[in-house]
Amino acid sequence: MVQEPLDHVFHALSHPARRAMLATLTLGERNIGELAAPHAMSFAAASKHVRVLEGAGLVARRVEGRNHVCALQAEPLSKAEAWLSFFEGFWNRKLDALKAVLKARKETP
Amino acid sequence: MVQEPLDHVFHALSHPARRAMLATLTLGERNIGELAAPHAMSFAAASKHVRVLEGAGLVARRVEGRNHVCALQAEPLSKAEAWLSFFEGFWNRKLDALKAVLKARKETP
DNA sequence: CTGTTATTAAACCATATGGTTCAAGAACCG
DNA sequence: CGGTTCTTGAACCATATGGTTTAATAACAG
Repeated sequence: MVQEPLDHVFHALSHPARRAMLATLTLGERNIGELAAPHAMSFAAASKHVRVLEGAGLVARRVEGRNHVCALQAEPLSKAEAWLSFFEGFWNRKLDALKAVLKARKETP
Repeated sequence: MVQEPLDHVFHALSHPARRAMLATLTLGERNIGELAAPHAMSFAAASKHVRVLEGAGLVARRVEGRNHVCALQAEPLSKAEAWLSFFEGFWNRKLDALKAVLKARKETP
């Protein structure tokens, strides 16, 4: 029962093919076929992945004749990064604790 | 067919209850019951969510008598943030493009 | 018009996900 | 010991997910 925007974004990012597609789109616009090509799956499956990315607001589609041209929409990723950044202190804290232990060990040999 | 570490992490983050649990754990260690309490779901369901977080390496569990004490393990989040940071240029770029348009409009009225 | 290309739609399948309920297992309380 | 508390396990259910294959649709090429 995925509902909030962040739910969609994180879910979209949870599949390697979709992350790869986003990475490809940083190089410029691509149509569905071009996005599908590198992946060992049917065209139709890739098309569904693109739809998931669209649903998360990460891809914008523009129909140009028979081609569906996709463009990266990175803004929602900034929301995800903002959420993660709240935890930055907590992976640094662990390093700080380690440093403290090492420092204490050096000072009391 | 989730497999890579990032797959697990992003999938774990895609459910609001799990994100809330991580947020709670920034306040200190909590047992399963405490993590479950704020959520409108059965104890067993919450327990499963904790297991997902564990599977993603985001939570460490320590059994203390009948309590299972959970602690935040934030490191995998840093991997996720690192992946996202690659895209920072792309949401900034959009803002830059907007600024450029506004600038051009002002200069050629 | 005909054929090829790009894409979606539909039907189907196996498995995962998120939830429930009820039973079972330890550990503490008195 | 007996009862309560914290937690998992198991069975079950509905729906979602990720994949397939086979049409169907639409646009371009000749």
